[in-house]
Amino acid sequence: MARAALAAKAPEERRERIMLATIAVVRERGFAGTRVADIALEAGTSQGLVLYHFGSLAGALAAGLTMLEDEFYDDFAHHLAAEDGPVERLRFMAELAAGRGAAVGNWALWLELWARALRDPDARAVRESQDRRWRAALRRVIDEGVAAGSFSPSNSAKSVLRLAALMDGLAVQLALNEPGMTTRKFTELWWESAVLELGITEPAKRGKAPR
Amino acid sequence: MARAALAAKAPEERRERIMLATIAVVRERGFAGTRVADIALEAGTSQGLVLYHFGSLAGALAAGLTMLEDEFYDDFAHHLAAEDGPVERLRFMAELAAGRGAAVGNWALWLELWARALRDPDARAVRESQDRRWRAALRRVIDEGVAAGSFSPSNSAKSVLRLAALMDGLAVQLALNEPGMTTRKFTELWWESAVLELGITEPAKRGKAPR
DNA sequence: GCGTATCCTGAACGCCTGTTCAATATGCGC
DNA sequence: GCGCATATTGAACAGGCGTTCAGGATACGC
Repeated sequence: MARAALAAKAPEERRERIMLATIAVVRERGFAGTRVADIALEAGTSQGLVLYHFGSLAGALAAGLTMLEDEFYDDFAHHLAAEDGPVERLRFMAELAAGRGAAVGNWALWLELWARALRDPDARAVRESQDRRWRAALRRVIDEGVAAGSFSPSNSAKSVLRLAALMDGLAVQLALNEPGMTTRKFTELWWESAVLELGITEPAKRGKAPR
Repeated sequence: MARAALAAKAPEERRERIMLATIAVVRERGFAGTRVADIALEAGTSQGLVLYHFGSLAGALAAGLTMLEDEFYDDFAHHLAAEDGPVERLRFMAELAAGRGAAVGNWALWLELWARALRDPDARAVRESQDRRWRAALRRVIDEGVAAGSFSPSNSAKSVLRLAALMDGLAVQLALNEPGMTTRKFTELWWESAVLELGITEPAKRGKAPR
């Protein structure tokens, strides 16, 4: 059968398609509303295959999340490296967090991830890894800025914690469509805090349009 | 039967017991893990009664959440009013948010509420009300402090947004037991930010032990 | 004292959904 | 070409769980 021929041609590709489908469904319906059948339908395969590859619904969810997290981070790291200096890098992080580029529509997902992480070890691991990576990046940018003389935080470790936490907090508003909270407002509020925390002198060149 | 006699004696009391049981179960198992049977067991009643009073599981959850939110706010407002001045009030809010007093163990619940609010209108309403009340209180304390000459924020509206968001963000760390994040650390980080935002001069008298 | 509205129970119903499984196809080493 | 490991399907299974319901107790107005 032609159908089956196509199917067995690239098992790895099918596997990935299922992971992509998984996060697509979670985005749309949330963890609580995600069924194996939905994933299979979205991926264009059978329910059986989802279980064959990932063992269980929980397994598929974990795999999808891990993949998403890695993808997000790689993309982020790539673009971050392309920025010119610490001020621009910091600005880039602010805008990315606010929902441009690779982060569009992710905050709702992260909110769900936090809640799930309260009880599911897999979700906890994913969110922990993501958090660690993000904070480490922030830390590096800040250190770089200090070395370059652009930033002068009174306590950079604390500034990292606060600035990262502020993003999360603002993100809650953003994800829940709080009236008055927009991408622009997010960036503005956060940036002002960064200026205050880090004593930024040199303004960020508002360069390249975000992708 | 003596049992039934006791039962029908105070329907309102039973109703409340069910709401309390509901939030107790949600605390323990999360929204996803909360069953009608669990609530009934916890409340010491039958499954039927839960549905009789609240129509559905979702109804019971909504009622429980609303009740919790009101209770929390009333308690908070009561204690807030008992504090001496704006600086002490602000300090009180920091400590309450960090998990003392009426807020103990609530952050995990709020995390779940946020996630649920993405899709459930009832949850959204509860969390919106709570957020609004909390921010309004913060706003009042800050205004009071400005009037008294204790605070001098450059933009109090923005400070309210940022300080409230920072609490949420720090709370994520706290709720997820991020290593290094403690009640004490929460208060410390937040308070330093408040000092920076509001230009607090007079130190908070570290008064009365928190209840 | 009687009837009715309210309160409460426990069992039964029926759907939803994750998982299992037997059957089939495919590709690949020999 | 043969046989075996891998992939894939779709149907069937079985357990969990929200909701319904018929029945009974209680309080309360008349």
